[in-house]
Amino acid sequence: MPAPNVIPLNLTSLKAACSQCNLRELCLPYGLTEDEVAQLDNLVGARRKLKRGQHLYRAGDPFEALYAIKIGFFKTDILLEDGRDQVTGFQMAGEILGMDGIGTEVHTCNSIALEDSEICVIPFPQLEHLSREIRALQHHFHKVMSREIVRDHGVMMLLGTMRAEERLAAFLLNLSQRFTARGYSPQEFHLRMTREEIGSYLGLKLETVSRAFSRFQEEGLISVHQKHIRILDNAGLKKLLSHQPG
Amino acid sequence: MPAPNVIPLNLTSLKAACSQCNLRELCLPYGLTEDEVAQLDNLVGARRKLKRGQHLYRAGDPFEALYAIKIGFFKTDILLEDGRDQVTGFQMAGEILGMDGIGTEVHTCNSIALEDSEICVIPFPQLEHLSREIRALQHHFHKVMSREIVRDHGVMMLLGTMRAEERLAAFLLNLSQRFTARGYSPQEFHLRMTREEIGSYLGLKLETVSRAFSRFQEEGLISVHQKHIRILDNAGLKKLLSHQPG
DNA sequence: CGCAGTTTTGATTCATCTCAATTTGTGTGG
DNA sequence: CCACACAAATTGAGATGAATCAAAACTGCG
Repeated sequence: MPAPNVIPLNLTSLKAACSQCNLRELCLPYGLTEDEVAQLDNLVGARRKLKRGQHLYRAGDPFEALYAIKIGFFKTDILLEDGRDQVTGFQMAGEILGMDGIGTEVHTCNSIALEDSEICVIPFPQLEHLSREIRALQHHFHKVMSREIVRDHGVMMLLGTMRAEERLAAFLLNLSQRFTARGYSPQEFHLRMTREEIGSYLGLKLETVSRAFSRFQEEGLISVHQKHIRILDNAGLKKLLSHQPG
Repeated sequence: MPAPNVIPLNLTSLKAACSQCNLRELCLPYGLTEDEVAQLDNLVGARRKLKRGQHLYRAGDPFEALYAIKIGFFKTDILLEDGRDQVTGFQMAGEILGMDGIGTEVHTCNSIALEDSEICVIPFPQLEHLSREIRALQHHFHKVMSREIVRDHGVMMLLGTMRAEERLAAFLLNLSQRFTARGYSPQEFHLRMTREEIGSYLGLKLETVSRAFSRFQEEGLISVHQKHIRILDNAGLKKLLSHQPG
């Protein structure tokens, strides 16, 4: 029988957003002490479930919170008035969505679930408040934002200097590496997005993406069955990246 | 004769990095009270002058500080092992450099002065310290980072979906708008970078950039004499952007 | 004044896009 | 459980925008 000052386990875990979460080390609580994570628990209010295809937020929505992906897979995209659009990123469990909205207090892109997903709502004013108290949280949040900038630079590099097959190889290697960090197989995974979405992200048409997949398969680099990808020759894909254009 | 508690003006202005700076409203001190700006003054230690062509930092350098441009013009670029490189941005007075280094504690790109320049060094640990005390500083810094992310998304859009002339038009309009915000003419300005650097930023070859300039001139949209640009038809440039590809 | 770096312009090539047809896969309702 | 409709993916042929290669003109710096 527990002592009166011991809170029954299931009662805490109901509230505990972060302290019981297995993504802790990939997400915002990284590097915090137990006590500090407990403070984050109080901040991370609601969870929200999204069905595949549902918007988490839309361009133009007022910015109020960041979102940590607990389960699922998202894309962000920008839609121009003339109908052109571009996928700006794909996000998976442990990654933070919504930082685009801080600067203007309005979201500048759309965030859409590519599979049934669940996210944790992190109200931004409260995150800033807690960041002023917890140094490690502040610093880690800055790192998360900075890494997003560096990631974007990588995409600029890809779009600005790489040819179609190099882009796709870089994309696959990046996904593989992120799946690995989440405990999934580096060689085998399921694409959650269509060829068109991949193309939009990589600045290519869907036919070009499809042709590149076929070519990789012919060359024995990967095997493709629809959205199921198996990487057969990791080194071969990497080699594609380090070759001169032309 | 001044009262004893009045500090002579030239003594304060010697130390005052931000409070006497005319870029205050474009830069980090935006939105701070006088007292708060005075606290920033203590933080912003050294100024540093750079000659044209000099590096402010290089990829691989340990990250220690952010830099605010006081005078001058910079580019940032990434160099891949295989020799490919990409200009990731051009920065002018009032803008903040170095945020790429926060995430990994190492700079991930090179920052190079495109003209003789002067920057203010903002040691990062001290900026984080002061951000924990000054809410407005914390919030504004978050906005600055977020805007960098949104800017990068714009470049991704440009590289992913626009044709050569659209990219160049977008580039010129962006420069024009930023010069305007700094009190310079929106119609007339001097490019600080070469055609090759513009091309690298826009994902084009220098010949393509040159041809697009010539075409704009033929069509009466701008006049070009080497690096001197005069925008003759702002609306015409804007119209170029809102047209479907193909 | 001469030379190196930059820019312009032309001719040709090539990667990717476009258009089109077909195949494959997925979800729904009878 | 199967059939149907619709969405996604593959593949081919031809068009096209930008790259490449090449040469000439211009600029500015020592």
